This record gives sequence, C-alpha cells and structure tokens, in this order.
Amino acid sequence: MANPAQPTPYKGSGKLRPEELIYQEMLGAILDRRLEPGMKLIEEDLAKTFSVSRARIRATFLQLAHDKLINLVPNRGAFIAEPTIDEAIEVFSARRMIEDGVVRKIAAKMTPDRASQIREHLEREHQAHHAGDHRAAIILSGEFHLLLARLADNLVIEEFLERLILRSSLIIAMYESPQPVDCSHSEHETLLNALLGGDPDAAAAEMAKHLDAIRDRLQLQRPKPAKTDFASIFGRNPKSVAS
Amino acid sequence: MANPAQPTPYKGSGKLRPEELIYQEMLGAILDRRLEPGMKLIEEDLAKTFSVSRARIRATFLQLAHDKLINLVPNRGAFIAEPTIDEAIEVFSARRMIEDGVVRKIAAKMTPDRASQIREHLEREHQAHHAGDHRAAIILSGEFHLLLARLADNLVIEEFLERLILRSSLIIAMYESPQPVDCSHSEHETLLNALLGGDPDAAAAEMAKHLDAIRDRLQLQRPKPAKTDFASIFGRNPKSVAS
DNA sequence: GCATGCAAAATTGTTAACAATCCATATTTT
DNA sequence: AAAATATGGATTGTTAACAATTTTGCATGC
Repeated sequence: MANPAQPTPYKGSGKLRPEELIYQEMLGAILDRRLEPGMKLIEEDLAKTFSVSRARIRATFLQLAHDKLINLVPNRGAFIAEPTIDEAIEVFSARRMIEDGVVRKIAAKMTPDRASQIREHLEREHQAHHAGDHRAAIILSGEFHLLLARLADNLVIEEFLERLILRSSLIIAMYESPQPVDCSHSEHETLLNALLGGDPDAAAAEMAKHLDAIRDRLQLQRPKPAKTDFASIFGRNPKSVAS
Repeated sequence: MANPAQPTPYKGSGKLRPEELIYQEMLGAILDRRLEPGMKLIEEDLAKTFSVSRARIRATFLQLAHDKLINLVPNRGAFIAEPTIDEAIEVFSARRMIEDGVVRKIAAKMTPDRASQIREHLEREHQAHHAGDHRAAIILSGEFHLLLARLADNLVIEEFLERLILRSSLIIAMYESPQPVDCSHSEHETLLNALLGGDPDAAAAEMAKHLDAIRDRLQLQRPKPAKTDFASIFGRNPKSVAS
C-alpha cells in the first residue's frame, strides 16, 4: 500500500487536533482585536495559557506568520501584524484580480444548485444582520467570498483566497471607520443577481465595485490607529513635539 | 553556487540565514529530483547533513509543507509531495486565472523600461538554451513568469505566484515527457510581443495559450512514474498480475 | 535634566534526553 | 503455508534545561 501522502487527515474521529485549535483560537483573538496590532506575543505565556509546550506555540507562530497575521522578528519575538496602508491597498487589489476570475468562472456555469447554495448563505447573512450580531455578520461576510471561491472549483485558488480573506479581516479590524461597516450584505445580493444574469463581464464588474467599496469604506488615510499614541490623540506630531 | 531564485530578500547585510539556506538547499534537491516524489525525509539524517538541530529541520518542514512541496503526516513524518494529476491541472488552472490578471495589468501600462527588463531576461533565457544548460533554462523559464508578476506591482500576487511556480516546477519535474520541454522560451517571446501590442485581451489570450501548452506537454495521463514500479516498467497492471 | 553605560531580568534560540508511535521482522497460531 | 500476533528498532513528538540575546531598570556622569 502506499501512498503516504494524505494532506492533513484528521485522526479518524471528529477529534480536533490541539495545534489546529490553538491556531483557531489565536486567529479569533486577532480578528476580534482582543489582540491588538503591534502587540507582542510571548511564547511562554501563550504556552501556559493553552497548556502546551513552547515548541507548539512556535510552530503555530510559523503558520500565522506565513499568513501574514503576525510578524516574526529574529531574537525579538512575534508581534501581531500591523498591515500598512500600502499593504491594505495591495491586498484588495490582489483580491480584485483573483475574484475577478472566480466570478467569471461561476457566471459562466451557473447551476440551480450553486445558486441556491449562495442564496442560502445570503439568508444567513441577512439573519445575522437583523439580529444585530455584528461579529457573526463580519465572519459570514468573509465566508460569502469563500463560498464563491469554492464554487469556482479550484482548491488552489480557494486556499489562497481563504488566507487573503483572513488578512483582509485583520485590515478591516484595524482600519474600519467608527460606524459599522458590514452593510455590504446588500451588495452581496446585487452580486448574486449579476451572477444569475450569466454575463461574466457584468458579474466581474460588480465584484470589482464591491471590493473597491469595502476598501473605500476603510479609513486608509489615517497614519496609525495605534494603541496609546498620545501624540495623535492630543493632535500633535510625535516627531516634532518641541519644535 | 547558486541559488537560482531569491525569493525572500535577506536582511540588511549579505549574511545568509541558516534556515533560509536549508530551505533553498532542499528546494533545489526537490526540483532537481535528487529527492524523488514520495521519498521519506528523516529528520535526524537531515539534521546531521546540515549540522543543525532537529528543531530547525522541523521548522523547515513546516515551510515546505505550506508550499505543498512536501506532505507532513502526523506520527509518520515528511514525504516529498506527489502531486496528483488533478492537482497538476488545478495548479495550471489557477495560474491561468492569476497570470491573466498580471498580464492585463502589464499590457495596460507598458513602459520602455519594463519592456527592456523583459527583453533582458529573454536574452538570458536564450543564452541558457543555446548553451544547452537545461537546468538553468528551466529555472529562468519560471523566473520569466515571476518577473511579469513583479512588474504587475503587487507584492501579494507576486509572492503567491512564486509559490505556485515552485509547485509547477515540481509537477513538471514529475510529469515531464522524456524529451526536453523547455522549448517554451520562444513562446515567451511571443508573449512579449503581445504585451508590447498594448492589447490586454490579446496578451491574456497569449498567456492562457502558453500555460495550456506547458500543461499539455506534460504526460498527465500516466498513472504514476514512481521509483521502482516494475509492473509498469514491464507493461503489466500491478493490481491484477495473475488474472 | 538628559544621555550613557552597566547589570539584572525577561525572553528567545538551541540542545539533549525522554516518551509515544509506527514499522518491519520474527514467532506463534490456525 | 497463511494469517494473526508479539517484539525490537527506528522515528517522530514532547519536555525541560541550558545558552544567547534583547530589554529594562538603575546608577553614574555630564
């Protein structure tokens, strides 16, 4: 027998591997901003928190760093990523490129089954929005895009976009304007209609519009919404305080 | 000497980090097929080979696994990836999607400087080809696509495509037909001409054609060109030997 | 008062030993 | 003889201690 090559099979039962759990846990904390951008992550503290060895925390760090959710600095440690404005713009630009292809592929071969899958998801988004569950709404909003990627039937693209969406979530958490931003669920409905129209160009244009809209709702001009930046809080330029 | 592709910029000085070195070393061995698909990688052997600790080998494994160049199986170890035919098809399909966007972006804003960068690269490909340096030709061929990604001016896309190109290289190494395949350098010239034409649609079409051509040159119908598969060597079906 | 340098504490990086798991061979059982 | 089952060796997974580095607090000098 042979092939020793199963990607990542869970051990048989529905048992969740601890490493996966820790990744998810930290992911949630980052996207919730319980861990703020720039914050230092101390290995031993986390190890004790999750009752695992430092080695495992280290491995988790590598994963998170690969997804650009934390920065790993040699001899200094791990820090929650602080995506710059340029990075944010590039991420949304990359998504535009990729989701353009996704949407075209779906529009070209829309089936009733796929359509109802999307509709079902929209329904959930709708419910969360009306229930006022902001957090769920944001998560579902990301999953909408992931669903489209899945329907495009290409695992490579799906996995990449998944990471890009996580990264987007961090960006949104970091740069979102004071008022709620997840009004985008109506845009998702517009998108579905475009997809049902069967015109790839139209659907792609709609997706581009949607992603640009998300980006534009962010406050990407602000220098840095950092933790305790007294200088900006009190309206001074930190570099030239006493000039 | 050697490292063909410099994927991640090194820190300030020319100091090469050992971890990066090991990754590059193993990468080279995989793409050269000195390490064959399916082969087991034993931590301690590698640790001794590179004179580092097992922990570092482990960290390198995580990186390689993330790039889908090896498979990590819990409690069993690490194995050189054996991309399936379906995977191969999906990788090239994903590249079509992404490089479509790349090429369009470049075609839309071609400058003399960018054009000469591409021409310069083509010249190098040309030289390697005429010098009969097969290995260099394959590497340069991949770097051509990477150059285009770089010119598209989006780091996110660039990094992703870099990984996808590495994965493609493994696929090509695994499925390439007996006769040389790097005749594609002339296709790259065709591609440059399309880019210079300034017509995004035409350029994108050319790229799609090129990627399909690469894929079609592979022997993606063969079940598995495994190491010592006597059954297939002697023209028998391994499953039903005695029927 | 502010900068500089030193020393201690905290933190990361590394190593080695130990435990758990898997694999192949040998042995027993049917 | 074939299947099932023990057994030993090899390999991965984990832990804890140690070394190296960075950070922090404090004292000193200007």
